Amino acid sequence: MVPESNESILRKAQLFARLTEGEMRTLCARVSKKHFGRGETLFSEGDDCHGLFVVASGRIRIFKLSPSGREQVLAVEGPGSSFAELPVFDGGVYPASASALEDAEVLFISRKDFQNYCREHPEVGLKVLAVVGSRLRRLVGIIEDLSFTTVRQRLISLLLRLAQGSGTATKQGIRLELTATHQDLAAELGTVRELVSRNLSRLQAEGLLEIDGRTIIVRDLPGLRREQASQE
Amino acid sequence: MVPESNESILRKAQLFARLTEGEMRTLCARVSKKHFGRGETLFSEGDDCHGLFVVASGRIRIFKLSPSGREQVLAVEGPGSSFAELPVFDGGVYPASASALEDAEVLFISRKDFQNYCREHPEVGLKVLAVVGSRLRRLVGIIEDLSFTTVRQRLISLLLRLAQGSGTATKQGIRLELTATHQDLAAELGTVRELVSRNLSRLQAEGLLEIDGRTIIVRDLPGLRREQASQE
DNA sequence: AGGGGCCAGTGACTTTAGTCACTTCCGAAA
DNA sequence: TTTCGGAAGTGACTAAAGTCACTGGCCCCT
Repeated sequence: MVPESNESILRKAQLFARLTEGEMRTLCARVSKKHFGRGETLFSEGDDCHGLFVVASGRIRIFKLSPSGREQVLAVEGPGSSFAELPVFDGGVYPASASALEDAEVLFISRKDFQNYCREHPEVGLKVLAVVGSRLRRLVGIIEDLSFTTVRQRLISLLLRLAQGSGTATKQGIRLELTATHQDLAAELGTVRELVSRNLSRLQAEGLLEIDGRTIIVRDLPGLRREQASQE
Repeated sequence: MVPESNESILRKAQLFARLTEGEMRTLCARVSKKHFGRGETLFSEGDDCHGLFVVASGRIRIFKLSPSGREQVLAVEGPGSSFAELPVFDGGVYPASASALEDAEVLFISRKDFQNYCREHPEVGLKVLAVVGSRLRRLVGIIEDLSFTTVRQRLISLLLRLAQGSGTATKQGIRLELTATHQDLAAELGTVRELVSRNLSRLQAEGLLEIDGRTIIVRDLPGLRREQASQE
């Protein structure tokens, strides 16, 4: 793996893509790189907010943890995405926890540095608004799903998204390789492991999928689409 | 009802509280006041975003509507609150619908005017961030509730909030007057009318509440608090 | 006084979700 | 190769959520 410079990482981030050379240099000076192993926690809900993160490599999961140990994923951020922008501004604690889905490197900018930076560069502030805007839309989407749809429908949506993203077309259908455990999927869907397992089995029994370990072949894409559409 | 000047309304809004006289004047020049009757729709999910609203009087409900007609309330904004800030920046459509819970007056600022205004007055941009921040926290709270708690627990939380807000202490307990219908409460809780009705009855049967039409007396506050706390 | 509309209450179900307890599978480490 | 632990599959339940259909109350209107 070629080590990437902090600068080129920041360039890829929406937030900082448009800075001039000079601006970038002063920003880089204030950034530190941190490494987190798979499963490691970056911060927990309720922690004081120390600053903002930008993902360099790997994926970070933002989630809520219930007292009984259930998890609800709010977002999964990959390279170029920033997160925890908000507590930087409103001064509160982190509203959720973050952990590394896989080995990950992240850049960290302290709260104070970032605030100063925003004052000096108002366009960055507007960028933050745009980023936060899309985050807000995503949260509204999660609420919509939780409130209006069943686990089955959410699972189908997730599979369709995966098929779209990392699926490869074969003559039997779209083939996709799960990297996550059922536990992880359950956390994304806001349910428990068993229901993921059972619903997958059922989809297979109905001929919509074919499952072989962590490999899933989508046999009946239109069928799945149809069900997803009929969210009444 | 004494008609209030646009200026004094804007002064009460978090977003604009700190403007100078002159700034306020140029802003006021760009604001128009609109009236909406009870139940009237301000905008619907998917509409193009034309601008930002600030509530002058009355309450506005922001909600999602499911294909089958179920509603999920995302926020209720009262005097001084702004809403629909976000689409102004990211250029997208409204992610949810808004309607007046009661007769209401709102100030409207067109998207273009507000963007220009933000460019000229960067502090307003930062204020927007703070407002959006608290909105984000609220949404995360809704997700948490939907994902981890039962209708019963959510109802109890809602009652406790109401008791805190508009309740009056009597010797029998805290008395509160519902202004909303069960339908409305259901929309806030993300469920259906019948479950609100049944859960209220059950709470009464258990001696925690006493219900007489739209008047509710909280008989056992500690009891309710205990249940709310035990969200496992 | 007699409708008509909206709201609330409720019985009887069906469907989904979630829980518990176990078994089985599989891969990495000893 | 054995063994050990995490992951997955499943049967059998319980509990919660949601649906349907109907009743009765209340208020407003004419």
